[in-house]
Amino acid sequence: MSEPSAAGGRRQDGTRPRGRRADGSAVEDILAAARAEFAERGYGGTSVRGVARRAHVDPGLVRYYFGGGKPELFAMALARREIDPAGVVATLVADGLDGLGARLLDVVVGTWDAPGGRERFRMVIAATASGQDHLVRDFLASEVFGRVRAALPAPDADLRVGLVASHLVGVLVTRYVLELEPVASAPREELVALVGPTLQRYLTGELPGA
Amino acid sequence: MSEPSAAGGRRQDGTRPRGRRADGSAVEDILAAARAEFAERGYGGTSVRGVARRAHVDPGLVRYYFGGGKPELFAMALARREIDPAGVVATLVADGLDGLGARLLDVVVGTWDAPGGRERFRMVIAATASGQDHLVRDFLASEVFGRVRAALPAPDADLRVGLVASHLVGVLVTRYVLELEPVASAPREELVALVGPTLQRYLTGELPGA
DNA sequence: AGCAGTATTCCTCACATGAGGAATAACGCG
DNA sequence: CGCGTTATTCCTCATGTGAGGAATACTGCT
Repeated sequence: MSEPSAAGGRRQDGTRPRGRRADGSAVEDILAAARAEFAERGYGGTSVRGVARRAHVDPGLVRYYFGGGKPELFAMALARREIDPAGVVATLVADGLDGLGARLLDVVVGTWDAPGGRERFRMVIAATASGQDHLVRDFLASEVFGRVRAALPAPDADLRVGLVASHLVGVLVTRYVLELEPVASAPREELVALVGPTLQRYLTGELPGA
Repeated sequence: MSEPSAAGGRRQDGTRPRGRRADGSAVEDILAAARAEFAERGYGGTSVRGVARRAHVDPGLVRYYFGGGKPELFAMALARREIDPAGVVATLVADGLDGLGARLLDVVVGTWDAPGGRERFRMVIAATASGQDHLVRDFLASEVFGRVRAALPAPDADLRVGLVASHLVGVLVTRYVLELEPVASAPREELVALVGPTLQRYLTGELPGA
């Protein structure tokens, strides 16, 4: 038979075959397509149908797997279950304040440097900037930077962690969103060597005007 | 007569009055509405009709004034003619490298702290993150940071200006997009005092591992 | 008051969207 | 091979979008 099997290609009469795929790849294809669409078009410019088109499935299938629609699709496209950021940061902090700046930057850049990380970061920033998603921001504030802040001595812990967050986020935005050279393609170790001491100064050093 | 005059409110029969407004406010209303819509919905989520609704005008009027459609609307909503950023930076650089870090941060934060600045910044970041606008990024790279870079001695001028840009952008994103306290509401002078020295170190100080 | 210019609206069209629901055919097991 | 389950498609509907074009009424000048 020259007809395509399972979902996807069209028959002579224009219809597409139904039935499940043997390799069960539909969900992964949808999620990958969603990541690409959200990264390229932003939250508002991404449609369920656009994602379906890109994944070569019917929009009804997207609805079947992600009944919550675009919000659920966004959340699932972002989710990564292999990494527990809060747990990682807790471990970094538990190793003490010395060198924490460099370790933080190392882990953060390493995380977003991973495959798909750039897309995810752009998704988050774009959605947050256009007020459509606050979940990741709030998670970062409470579970990530909140743990760093808890390890710092008063009275200026909030200010210190705010400065660290500012610089960290700036490196990420410059690297993944603005793609300004040489920051965009600098080796991670180089960034850590250059920026780590600054973060450490913000964490434990003397603040000007304090 | 109890009927509304010129554009806007509805008559008893549901139609709206036509004809120009006496105060010529239509364009400004459209632009203000565009800024709000782009900031709240992102580029892809903003429609010409949505802007028109918000501005209380007919979508045809938006098309009349901004015949290039959404792209032109975006560009004009962003444009500010009272400020020449490149010229401002050129003046700052002309005053010498000493204290340039603090002066840069002071001007940059002061600029975006101005009314409407937060919205504009979020518009730019969201659009850039979702790959829909590169103009402002490219302008910043060549006309703003490019002028700073030209004033620095080789051989690591690119790296230095990249670090400065990273930290500057991070402060803006943390202040206007993530809205993390206490950076979000810190007085400008406080930010300048805290971060200025770091920027200066990146501009003229010793870089670690150099 | 009359009138010209044009800002502003209304109408129309083709196409896209999210969402609900029924039909169907593919997979995998016995 | 037969069959049950369900992944996957197709169909339909209401609503929204950008864009073109004609009509109209308001402003401001004479």
